[in-house]
Amino acid sequence: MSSETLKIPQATAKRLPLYYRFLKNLHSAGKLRVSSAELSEAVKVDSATIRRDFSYFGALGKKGYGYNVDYLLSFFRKTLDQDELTKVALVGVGNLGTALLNYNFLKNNNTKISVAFDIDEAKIGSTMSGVTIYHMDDMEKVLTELGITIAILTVPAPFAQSITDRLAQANVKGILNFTPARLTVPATMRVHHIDLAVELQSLVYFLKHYGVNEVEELEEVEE
Amino acid sequence: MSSETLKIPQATAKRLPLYYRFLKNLHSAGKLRVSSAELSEAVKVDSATIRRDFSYFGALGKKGYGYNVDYLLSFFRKTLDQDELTKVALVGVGNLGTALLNYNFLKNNNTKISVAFDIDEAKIGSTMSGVTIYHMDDMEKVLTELGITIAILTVPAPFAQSITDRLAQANVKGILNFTPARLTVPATMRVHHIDLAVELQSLVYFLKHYGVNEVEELEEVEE
DNA sequence: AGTTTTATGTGAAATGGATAACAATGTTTT
DNA sequence: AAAACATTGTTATCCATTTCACATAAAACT
Ligand SMILES: NC(=O)c1ccc[n+]([C@@H]2O[C@H](COP(=O)([O-])OP(=O)(O)OC[C@H]3O[C@@H](n4cnc5c(N)ncnc54)[C@H](O)[C@@H]3O)[C@@H](O)[C@H]2O)c1
Ligand SMILES: NC(=O)c1ccc[n+]([C@@H]2O[C@H](COP(=O)([O-])OP(=O)(O)OC[C@H]3O[C@@H](n4cnc5c(N)ncnc54)[C@H](O)[C@@H]3O)[C@@H](O)[C@H]2O)c1
Repeated sequence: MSSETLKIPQATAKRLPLYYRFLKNLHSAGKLRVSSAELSEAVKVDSATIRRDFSYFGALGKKGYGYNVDYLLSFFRKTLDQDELTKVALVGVGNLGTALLNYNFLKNNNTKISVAFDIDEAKIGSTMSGVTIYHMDDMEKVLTELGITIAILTVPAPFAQSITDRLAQANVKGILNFTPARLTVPATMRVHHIDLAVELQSLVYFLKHYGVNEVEELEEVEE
Repeated sequence: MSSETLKIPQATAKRLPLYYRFLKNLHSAGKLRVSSAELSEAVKVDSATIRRDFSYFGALGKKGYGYNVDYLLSFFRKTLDQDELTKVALVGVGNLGTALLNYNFLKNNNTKISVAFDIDEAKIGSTMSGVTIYHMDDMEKVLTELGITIAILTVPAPFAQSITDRLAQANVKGILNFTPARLTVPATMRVHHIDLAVELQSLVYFLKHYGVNEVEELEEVEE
């Protein structure tokens, strides 16, 4: 059970990067203070939830005043380890992988795709946005050399599991999985699924079956 | 108004497309029946949760036997409106938008990006993967003509809100938002955020602070 | 200085969802 | 056809998260 940081709820942890991003916006805009109500309006999270989230880290605000933007910002910078660059690998430089490669995650998070892998000879050896694309055969070697423990997976689904097994061997601890495959991993690894087809399909389902609030007020009908 | 389909929990609704996808796999593989335990192994959802999810739709299985793959598949096809093609629009044909355009959502869901919009004159009028790219000026007109009510948003963040307002005017009801902006929408609309930077950053946070079961001897997943 | 306003931090309650456990019931075996 | 077996559907329980609501304290105003 690691870490000094007492375990905050996962739901809270997922919102931290969001808070951080908007605090940076506020800072750039020259704002000196912010209330949970204002922040709520910006990030679309209930203000009580924001206060509760912040409270896990102690008393960061002042009653009757709100939160000091600079203080909060530097607190979250530390909490999110934004002083240290996090290097990640990209596996599969196709349509989606290329889009991710060209995106500058550095700008907002201190995170960078530092290396990429593929099997397409046409791509291997070249660089995209300054990132070298290596052959899959060299994956384990390069990853361990660079000490990379996080990978983004954008290969065709049938290869996802076997590549995941190799990543596990290479000491990778986290995978951002864009393939539709549901990966089996050792308990020491963590996978975040970003399943675009599911997102799209479930949005369709919600719209068709939850008929967005059209009649909202009328319903009290408990069955 | 929200349909005869009693309102199932949102968490369940989000899993339906996943179940559907794996049932199709099973069907293709020639499987005739499946138990909640088998399905659980495949989709990585607890078997009790699967049974609970299914039970919202009535008794779909048989005790001592499991579920008939064909029956379940056709039931979910209907439930997910997979007989009817759902047309969606793409706004912003850049790095990410292009990747999405080139992806065939039709293959798995009966969903298709049918039209795209941009402001880049170099792209306007051309087609990508058979999809015509129109000028933003024509957006409202084209959307209402085609009766499209779902849009994927992949434009630079500063434009996200104003375009969203226009989409709302054009009777769009659902947005799949890839921009880091948190959109303000009328109560009649639904937004699903896919925030790639947040996903990546929160994965990093979890790995650093939740120290994935390093020493704790968690036994392997059953099998 | 005193009063009013503002907004935090947090107990308590409400909501929403996941899981354990098992009786019920059908299937398969002998 | 009876016994053994498998697996559902569901009840009860648990857990995580959200939200309410307000005492508290600082800030702003007069
Ligand atoms: N593009 C999208 O919008 C989209 C949407 C939903 C899901 N996905 C999923 O994301 C994944 C990637 O999609 P894509 O559109 O970028 O596919 P793609 O075919 O364009 O790219 C796949 C890349 O992986 C490489 N590759 C193939 N086999 C490999 C292997 N064994 N090892 C390493 N690299 C290998 C290919 O050379 C190619 O560069 C797929 O699983 C797809 O289902 C993509
Ligand atoms: N590419 C990624 O991997 C990635 C990752 C995280 C977030 N995002 C977000 O997704 C969005 C798109 O990213 P991208 O990398 O594709 O950007 P991009 O710059 O490659 O593409 C943006 C596209 O939008 C078009 N556009 C600009 N202004 C427009 C307007 N007013 N109306 C219509 N179209 C307009 C541009 O012509 C361009 O084609 C951005 O908000 C970005 O922050 C992208």
